[in-house]
Amino acid sequence: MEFVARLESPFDLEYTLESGQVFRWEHRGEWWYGVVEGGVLKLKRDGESLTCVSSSDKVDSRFVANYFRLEEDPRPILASIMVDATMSRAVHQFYGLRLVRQDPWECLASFVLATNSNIPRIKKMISSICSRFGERIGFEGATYFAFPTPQELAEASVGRLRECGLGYRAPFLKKVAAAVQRGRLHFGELSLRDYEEARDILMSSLPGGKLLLGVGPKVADCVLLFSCAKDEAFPIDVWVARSLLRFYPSLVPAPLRRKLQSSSKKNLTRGEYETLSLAARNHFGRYAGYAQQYLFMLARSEAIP
DNA sequence: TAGCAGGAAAATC
DNA sequence: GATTTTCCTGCT
Repeated sequence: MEFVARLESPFDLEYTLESGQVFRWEHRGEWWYGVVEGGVLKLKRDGESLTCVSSSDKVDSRFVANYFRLEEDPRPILASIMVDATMSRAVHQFYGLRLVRQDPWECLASFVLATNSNIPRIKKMISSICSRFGERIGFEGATYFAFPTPQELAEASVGRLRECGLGYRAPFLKKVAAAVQRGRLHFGELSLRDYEEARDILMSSLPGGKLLLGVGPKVADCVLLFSCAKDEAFPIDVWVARSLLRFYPSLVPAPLRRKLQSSSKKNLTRGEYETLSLAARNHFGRYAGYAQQYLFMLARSEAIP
């Protein structure tokens, strides 16, 4: 089916789809191709609207508006995070970058795979598990694959998962899939809770007190920001950490500053992560997540050492 | 709290 | 071609 989505506020497809929130979009010719909700969707910007062609009736204009959060006007949000010169620069440089609302299961699984990896590789791992375990979808004469369901990955053997190049991530992914499949984690509940509660649920305080292996604060923040619209979440990866060190040294406690500058070991401890994330949320306000996304883009574009 | 393993591909030298 | 880095978490 083909339809058009009206754009009434700033929206840049490339910045949004290439900002490390989502890993299944590909730019070919004048179209962006993606697989969402078990259907193929291709998109093209036409002036003040978005031309959409999808393989599934479920992927309609309402879905697209929800996925890209088109009902919200980001301008007041951007104005609220531009509290300093660096953020003003980042927002202007990547104007139109928006946060998406993707499927939480796909988001969780994707970021469990993201540990100790890089974006090209994350895309490769995800593409691999989709073609091996996901449902086949035909579209315009080509074959695509849906993101595997929790059940499909829970039933996969660790060995078969490893064949997708997942390495040590394979057992973690299987465990997370099993937890979701068994109903130990309800994504619907995350959206109802506030940020702190939702984070606790994701990070371990499940009813039985059993923790979801492979889900630490970084992964939890990514899921809450990129799929549950918890805009105060401030995930800190290596790029954002470097960005904070470079542009916001006063937000970084002196001992951590020294550690990040001197030694090559720049992975944050749990406590350091919480301290930094809280400082950033205090600095940028309730939409700190948007600031994080612009900082991520800024850091990568400038290849901060 | 600190230190380390984990595993493969990309980035860098 | 070898080494370092990579959107990190769990364990000791």
